[in-house]
Amino acid sequence: MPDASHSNDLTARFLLGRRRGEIGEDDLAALEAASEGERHYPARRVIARSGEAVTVSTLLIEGFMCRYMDDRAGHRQLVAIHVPGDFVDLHGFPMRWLDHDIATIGPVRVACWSHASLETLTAERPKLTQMLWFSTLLDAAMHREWVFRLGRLDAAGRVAHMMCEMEARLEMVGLAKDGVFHLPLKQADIAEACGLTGVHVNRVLRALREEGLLLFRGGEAQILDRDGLRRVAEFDPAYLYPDDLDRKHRG
Amino acid sequence: MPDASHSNDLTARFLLGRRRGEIGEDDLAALEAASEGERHYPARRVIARSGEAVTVSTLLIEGFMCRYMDDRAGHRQLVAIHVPGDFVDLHGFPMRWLDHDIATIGPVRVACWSHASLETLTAERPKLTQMLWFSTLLDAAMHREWVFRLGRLDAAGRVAHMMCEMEARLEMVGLAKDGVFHLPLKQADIAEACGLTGVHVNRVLRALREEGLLLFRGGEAQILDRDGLRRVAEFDPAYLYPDDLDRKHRG
DNA sequence: CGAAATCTTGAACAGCCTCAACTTTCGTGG
DNA sequence: CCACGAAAGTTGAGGCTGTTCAAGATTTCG
Repeated sequence: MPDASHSNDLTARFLLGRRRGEIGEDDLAALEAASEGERHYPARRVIARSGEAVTVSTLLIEGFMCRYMDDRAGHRQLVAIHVPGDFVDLHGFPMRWLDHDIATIGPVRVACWSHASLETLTAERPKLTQMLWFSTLLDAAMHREWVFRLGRLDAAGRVAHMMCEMEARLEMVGLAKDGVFHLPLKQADIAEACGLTGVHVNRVLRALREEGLLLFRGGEAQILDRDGLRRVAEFDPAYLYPDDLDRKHRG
Repeated sequence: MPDASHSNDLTARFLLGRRRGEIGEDDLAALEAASEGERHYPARRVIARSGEAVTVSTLLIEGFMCRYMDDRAGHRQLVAIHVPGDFVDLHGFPMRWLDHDIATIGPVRVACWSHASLETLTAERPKLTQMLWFSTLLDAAMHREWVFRLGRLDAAGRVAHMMCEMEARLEMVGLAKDGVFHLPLKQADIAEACGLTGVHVNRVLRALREEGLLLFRGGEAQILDRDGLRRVAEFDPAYLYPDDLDRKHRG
């Protein structure tokens, strides 16, 4: 019998801050038990490529990952950034293959589940299935917000919005405190997420710094004025479905 | 007892061209039987608002709908356009409330399911559940492609990409033939989808027309040079998971 | 037929990009 | 531990794409 104190290490951050409490203890234990265990990957490693069949899904335990697509010129567009607790490619289970690449950003620790075992789990546990489904739909909600970010915000707004999102998500899983968090991105990565050039991201970061809103340097972020930054970003965390907002929507 | 010849009118286009054949006859029949029947809405009608609890989900049978978010200035960003066969707000079932508004574009015919009946259906039918899940993930894949469109393409590419997507999706459900299809959008709507102004969309449409790629006028689209348009759009329909591409990914 | 909505075109402007050079930081091996 | 090269960040100048503002043409519809 596994040590109870470590019995849900793998999924400790899964949906943390987002209805995690609704997952039954038995469902969580079954999920843990079905895992194929941990793996480690180094920084900047491609984990899966667009078009390839996938047979396992990956939960990020520690570190950061991203999903991206390349344009014809080879320029990258990030379509998702993943933080610990994210089930990075759970959508590969119903989808069977992916329409984008997946890579690590820094070094990561992940847990894996074969789609065969997910099939068994979901066939037997409707409530767990719904939480897994919900988890993939959270990603979709973030995608929508990225569409908004790129379609309606200017450069400063986009960068600010991205930082607001990262802070909100990291805070939910206990990895941001008082607006301070680790985020191992280069300015060029921010550019690839925000549809900008690295040069312009540099100027925008300087402007945000000079306005006393945000410090970002060497993969360390510090939000100096959260309200101010959120105003620039037109940011409202509701789309992350945090528990503290969830209550008022239940009625 | 309903007329058997119309027994799956409601879902006739659901996942058509995308693994629909994998849904069991009994699952489909059960889904049909659980429906609360058809409703009609007029053009430009808001169906659901961001933040409101939702208790039913809506399958679009005929017509066009969209999902959108407003920025602070009240400018709209479309985050999805729905065509017949799309389960417009199925994600509201696991999510319980929505992070965006939903509206009709032209007049529509829809079918509705209460979340209570979806709960029953999914608890009993894992395979159907997986297809419903897959359907919501198709929307997510389109969201990702929209992120790419906005982040990496210029104005002509964005409009071209949007038109390529609409043609591909409508063709799968039998509503586009030889590059000709009905799409009741104003130029201002295209602008709201592509992160552009109406004025510039007008110029882009003229350019695409003059290059012999696309005609769009009064809600009627005609693709004159599909390869050429797809080149401008950097469009590859793989992300729509069409059956004809699906085979090669199964191995 | 008239009014409103939509489309079209022009001119000037602004935001972001491109190109290029230079500085700082990081990583590695001597 | 320092020296070196590579990677990342910074800054400036000029140009292009798409915006804004405005006016006029066309279409739609009651």
